Amino acid sequence: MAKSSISNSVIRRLPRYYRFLKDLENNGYVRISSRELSEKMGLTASQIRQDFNCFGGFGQQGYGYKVSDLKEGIKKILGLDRLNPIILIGAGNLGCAIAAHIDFRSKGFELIGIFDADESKHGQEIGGLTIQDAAGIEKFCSENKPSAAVLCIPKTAAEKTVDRLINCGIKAFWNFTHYDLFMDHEGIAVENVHLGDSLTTLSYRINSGVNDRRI
Amino acid sequence: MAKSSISNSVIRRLPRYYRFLKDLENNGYVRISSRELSEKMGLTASQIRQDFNCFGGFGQQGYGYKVSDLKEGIKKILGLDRLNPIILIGAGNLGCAIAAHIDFRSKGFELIGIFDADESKHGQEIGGLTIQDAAGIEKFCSENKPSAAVLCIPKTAAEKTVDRLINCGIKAFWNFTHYDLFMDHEGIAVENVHLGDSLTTLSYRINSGVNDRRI
DNA sequence: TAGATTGTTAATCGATTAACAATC
DNA sequence: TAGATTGTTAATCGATTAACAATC
Repeated sequence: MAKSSISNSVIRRLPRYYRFLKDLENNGYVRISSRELSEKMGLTASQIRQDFNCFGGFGQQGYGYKVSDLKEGIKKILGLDRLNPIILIGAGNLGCAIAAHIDFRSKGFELIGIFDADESKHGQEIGGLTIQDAAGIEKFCSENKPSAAVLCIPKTAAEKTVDRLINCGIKAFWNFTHYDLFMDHEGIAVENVHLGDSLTTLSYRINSGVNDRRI
Repeated sequence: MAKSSISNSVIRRLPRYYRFLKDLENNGYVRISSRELSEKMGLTASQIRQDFNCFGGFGQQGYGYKVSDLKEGIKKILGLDRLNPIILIGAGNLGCAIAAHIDFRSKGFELIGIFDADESKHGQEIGGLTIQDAAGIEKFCSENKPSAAVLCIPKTAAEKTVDRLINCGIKAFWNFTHYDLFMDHEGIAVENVHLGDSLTTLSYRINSGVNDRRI
């Protein structure tokens, strides 16, 4: 029976299930049991069955899960059968690397514009897109209706830029700034990526000797 | 009373506490109560007091917490009063951006070497360091004893490289590859950063309309 | 002293694990 | 059919929240 509201813990595991299932399919797996998958992923079989059952029965009793059905099911749940137009704000080191390195399409997005306030960058090309003047964001959005934005700007510019982008109809933020974006705005999704915090926990674990097998 | 083993949930919140406390100090705060901090951070006061008490009493009853004492306390807990030498493997888009963009020192690390297998990159400079031939990793490690490594290499190279680095004495990995590194090796710390998974959850939340105020 | 706020215990909530009946 | 494995309920575990006595 499908659950009405999916917990955050489950949502965070879904992309990883999807990755593993793609891999299994590429390696010729047709079926897999929760036990076998649990061994490969370092989870319990029980958890895997609970997780999949949030979305209704994917499996067959006595048989297991059909890899490609399950993969396609999760793909749909994750919304990866659509492409959300996304823009990137801030074409510094990190912004450019994200633009060039991330495969947006396989994650449900299409990168359609890159913006920077720095004039000297305008016209430069990254991954097939030309860096545009940030002054033109409003015009671009009204014409192209992106639904999401990647923020690779300095902390100081974050708050203002977010307000501006919300006014332009942006509904989701992938936030790499050092500014903690918490969304009181109803219906706005935020994913804060704090690379610095991630590295800091590693410092803690080196020094405390505790290591975390969690993935 | 200080707790013997700190839960992962707490560890993940520590860097964020530290950031907020640095900010508060810069803004002239001398003291802060758990209630006031809870409002700024979007947590409950109860949780904050529980978290800080894992490490023994930082506060004063009736008064609150001294911002600079608390900040320094957490800094020490996180091991940020030391610098762990770290090397970066893979000087592609992402690797170069990480090298240039991350402030390693404030996170308890010092970047001391960058390596790439691609000959055409050798000798290039990034953030004051010269890209070296990956063939020289062993020699470099035996001379400079780095304790950690950033992995910005393709998935296919990940497993072998990790084995190699463990043989070189590396004790901690900041892993940006698409390879899920789980560490059976005792005493090795791993922090997997799956940027793709992070973006994928955003796709889910756009499509499901659920947005997550968690940070 | 009275007021404020911590440290800490107890209660609640949620997530994970275990168990097993249903069924392929 | 017998064996395997799911879907699902129940038990356990851990994390968060609430409450309040201690105390500055």
